[in-house]
Amino acid sequence: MALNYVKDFEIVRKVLSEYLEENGQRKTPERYAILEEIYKMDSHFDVEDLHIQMRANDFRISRATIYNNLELLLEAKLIRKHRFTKGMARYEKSYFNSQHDHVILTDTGEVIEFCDPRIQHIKKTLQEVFNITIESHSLHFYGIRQK
Amino acid sequence: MALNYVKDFEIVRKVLSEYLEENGQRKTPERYAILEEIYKMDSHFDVEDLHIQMRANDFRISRATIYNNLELLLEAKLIRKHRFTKGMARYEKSYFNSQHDHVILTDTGEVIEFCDPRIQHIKKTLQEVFNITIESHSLHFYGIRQK
DNA sequence: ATAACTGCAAATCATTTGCAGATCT
DNA sequence: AGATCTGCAAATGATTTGCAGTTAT
Repeated sequence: MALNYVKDFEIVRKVLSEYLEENGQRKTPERYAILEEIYKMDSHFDVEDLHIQMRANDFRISRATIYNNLELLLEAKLIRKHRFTKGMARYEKSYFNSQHDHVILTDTGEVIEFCDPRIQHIKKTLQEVFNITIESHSLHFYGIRQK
Repeated sequence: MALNYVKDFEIVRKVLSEYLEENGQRKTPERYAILEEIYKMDSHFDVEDLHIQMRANDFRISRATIYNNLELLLEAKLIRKHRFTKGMARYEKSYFNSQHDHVILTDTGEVIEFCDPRIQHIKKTLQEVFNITIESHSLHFYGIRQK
């Protein structure tokens, strides 16, 4: 997916444009710059990572603006937000990524992604049993690597 | 379980005593008071709830002490900690409660507990596939009640 | 006696907010 | 033009920490 991120980026840029139009929000250079940096990344990042990366690419931007726009990208479903541990929240691009869950290795901080269909079965059962509509979920396993 | 919480409390009091002895930590009245108030509760609570309840029962205690000792009770596995939403963390007694997971209804804030054996199957698979030992997990579904 | 604990107030740290000036439409 | 946005700096709010006085062992 990193191979043709230019084409990918054209797509998410369009998704963002449509979202902004539908909501009467302005198309600022900051928004596209943030989106582009995020879609260049290959893994999870926090606000500081993103800020540093943008400054390294000569894009001056404040943290407040990053926070504001991560919220916007979240609403546009272009990113996902996680709280693996205390401290900063972490984010990841979501557009070409299928839903997955995470194992956090607590000694190293490493995060493993996995996908297990049984989680969808649990979701389906819950919806029927409690007569609810489930919109999202968060599943984290915490463990350590075997010695 | 609320019916004979006095007997239950004798048990957890003993568990705490043993934990403190094993770790060379002091048996302060605050620790037992916090434990007792928690085991009177029938559902999730946050630091503020606990503080208010203790003061209502004429036990003067500072928030710092509550925070310190919730950490200790966590290590003693006498309580569990959750972060259902942003803001304050929430806790619950864990000694007589079997492991369960949660559905959070995002419109009302209501929290439903459930237990599904398939989560243990997922855990088992992950341990084998990644050669890891999983110590805990957190599973939250977010949804709304059907209209 | 003495190491651990409590409680206050101050510090921390991620995130949010107020607002003045800049910028999309 | 006019509402939205950005960016600074200050505010927030949950949690942590420093430290002086207290207490369990």
